[in-house]
Amino acid sequence: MYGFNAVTLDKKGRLLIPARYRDDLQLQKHNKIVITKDPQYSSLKVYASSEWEHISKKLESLQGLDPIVRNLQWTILGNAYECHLDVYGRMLLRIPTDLQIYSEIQNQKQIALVGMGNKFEIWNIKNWEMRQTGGPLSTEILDVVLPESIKSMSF
Amino acid sequence: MYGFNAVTLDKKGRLLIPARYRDDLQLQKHNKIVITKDPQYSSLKVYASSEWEHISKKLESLQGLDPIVRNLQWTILGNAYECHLDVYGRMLLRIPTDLQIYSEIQNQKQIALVGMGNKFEIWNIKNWEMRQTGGPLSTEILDVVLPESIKSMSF
DNA sequence: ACAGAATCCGGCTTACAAACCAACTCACTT
DNA sequence: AAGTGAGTTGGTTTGTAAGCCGGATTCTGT
Repeated sequence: MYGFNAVTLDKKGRLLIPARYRDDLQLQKHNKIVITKDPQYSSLKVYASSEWEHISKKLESLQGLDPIVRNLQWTILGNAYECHLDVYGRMLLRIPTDLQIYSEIQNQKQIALVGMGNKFEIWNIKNWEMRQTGGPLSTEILDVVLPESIKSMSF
Repeated sequence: MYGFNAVTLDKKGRLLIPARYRDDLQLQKHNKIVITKDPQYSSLKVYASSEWEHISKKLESLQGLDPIVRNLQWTILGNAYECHLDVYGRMLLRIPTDLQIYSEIQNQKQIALVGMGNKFEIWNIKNWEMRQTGGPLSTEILDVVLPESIKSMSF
């Protein structure tokens, strides 16, 4: 499940997950997904439940004395919410208000869905476009030195 | 499959790939190809699905907290689209509008196809010619220090 | 506690775009 | 020169998504 998709919220605030994403998420079994904050950018990350199991277990197992690790745990685990899809693959945007504010999508009609393989991301569409036009390799300044324990992790 | 080919983009945004490219991509298994942005230049890259599997898995597994890695993931994974061959085995690619804009091929009749062995690239024909003659491109490589994890990768 | 109101949620419909298919042309081969 | 395969184009079909509607459920105020 890759690629960008602009998605509209209906009047009820529901978000339809495009069919090609749905199929790849293996949502047949339980229509359950987990949505949480991106620890670095103003966006949200959405995982199929199986993928979430994997990530959360790994995060939990990290030793919690390192302040960077604690911050990651707080951000990712502490802001994770389960969502369910209806039979048409619609997700009611009952994303908690603080997550909506965090990702700057409150009251936005158009939202960007970006498939990244094992997950997808939700962006304010303007922010996503700015990322795209800002130059493919433009860097953000990462002012912390990552501890070894999370060097091998991908979220 | 190497070398340059001039090809036309039809009114529906479709691009017919000459048979010799198709034959060399080893598409026997799944008639599936992936088209995505080139992270460094205003051009597009087309991979056979087997090659794509390899690249995407590797990219997904990289340290997702490094901003350069994330930019690469966004550009390559977040803009990847699947295409299929038609029933007669012809490669008629529908290029998404945003990719047409990125590669500056929108409303261009003549497009450059450049075979690069296990993949091929799609260029605005003027940009390709300028590349050949050393002229300026609208997008230049950004001077960043690549993390070790992607130094050994080829896209 | 009950009635009215507001919100929630599933189903249905319609419009549209993408995938499919068929027909025609061109070029190359034998 | 005729036949075959490749390239081109446009029409048709089908699947998807977005809006709409109405029943259900929860909430609120009296």
